[in-house]
Amino acid sequence: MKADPAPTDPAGPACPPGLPAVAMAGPASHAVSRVARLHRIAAGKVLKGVGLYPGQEFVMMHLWEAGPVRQSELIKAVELDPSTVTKMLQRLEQAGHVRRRPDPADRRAVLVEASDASCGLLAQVERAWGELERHTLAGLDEDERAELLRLLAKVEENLCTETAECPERRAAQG
Amino acid sequence: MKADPAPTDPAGPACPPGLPAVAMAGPASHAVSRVARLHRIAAGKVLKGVGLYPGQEFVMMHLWEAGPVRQSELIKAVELDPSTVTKMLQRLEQAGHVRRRPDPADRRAVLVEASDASCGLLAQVERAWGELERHTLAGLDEDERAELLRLLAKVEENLCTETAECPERRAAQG
DNA sequence: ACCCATTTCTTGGCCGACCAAGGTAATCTT
DNA sequence: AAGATTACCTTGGTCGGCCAAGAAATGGGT
Repeated sequence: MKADPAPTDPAGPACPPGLPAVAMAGPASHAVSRVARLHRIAAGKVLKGVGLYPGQEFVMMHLWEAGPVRQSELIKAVELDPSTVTKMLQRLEQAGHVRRRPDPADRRAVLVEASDASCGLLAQVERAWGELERHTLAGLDEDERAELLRLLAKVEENLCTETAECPERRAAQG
Repeated sequence: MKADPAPTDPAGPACPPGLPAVAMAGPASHAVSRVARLHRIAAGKVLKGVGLYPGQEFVMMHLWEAGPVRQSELIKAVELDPSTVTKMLQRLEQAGHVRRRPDPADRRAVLVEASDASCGLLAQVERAWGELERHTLAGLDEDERAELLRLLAKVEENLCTETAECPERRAAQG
């Protein structure tokens, strides 16, 4: 085994090293994965000063924007798995960023809202998020930015539909 | 606090619903996050039939390609945290996809190689990865694909350098 | 009224991924 | 040769994220 069916074959590879096999099998997928990881790390850094972990900003943003909402509504909004949101909210609550109370109108539902203390973070998060955006798009002119957004939207559409069929699809228009 | 109690507030919002605040604060970052998540889910689906979890394909690809390698070499190649690779390898080993043995030449190092049985997966993984790529890029013509790749590369470069300074930077050229 | 389906949330389990800290072995320094 | 530094890997902890399965309440159908 141990390859030799392999790229770095004795005779000398057709393609120069530096291009891993995975990059050849799917350059765009490879790029997406790499960018995603780096972007998440960068998000973690700018959010660190705010006391949030990457991913939580989406939840908090929605809560700041929408006020007290039913948890199911929040789940639809952020388009994450319910269990993910549950655990995230448990941590956010413990950190004092969020308050939860049972919905009087529907005893199985839970109302969620941003804590008073957390509201001071809104501006910080927006600043951090803006910095992340600037850092991400540095060196891209307006056309390139627009094009990137357009292409990413297309890719998102692809990944949502077709064979994979996105779990929460029609949540968009509300 | 609590913004204005209600989600659909009485006065009517300044901006139409459907554009979450987070999308306004950083549209590209938002798009990257969403695409990343969907892409990972899609990867998980195509890899499920192969018995791999998303992320593991990078490791396996490198092992198939390079044969037995020192773990540190593998870590540099996939550009992940050492602890991440360690735990991943433990699971891959337990699943029978990978073999590990101490390096006789350096008693603190570990040699890793793809198991004989795993080599049958190479073709499947490449097919799955190809399918993922096709799915991701569906509806994009050649120019758009090239442009997307170019822009993602620029973004990756951005996120690697500057304020964030990518942990494993010079690993590129070898 | 009753039973069944649906909605809503939680729990447990598992993975990828990070950081921080530790232990061992090789290497560099003095 | 002894000591300090570095390289290599592991462990433990924490998070986001998924799935599968479950408890609880609501709502519909007959």
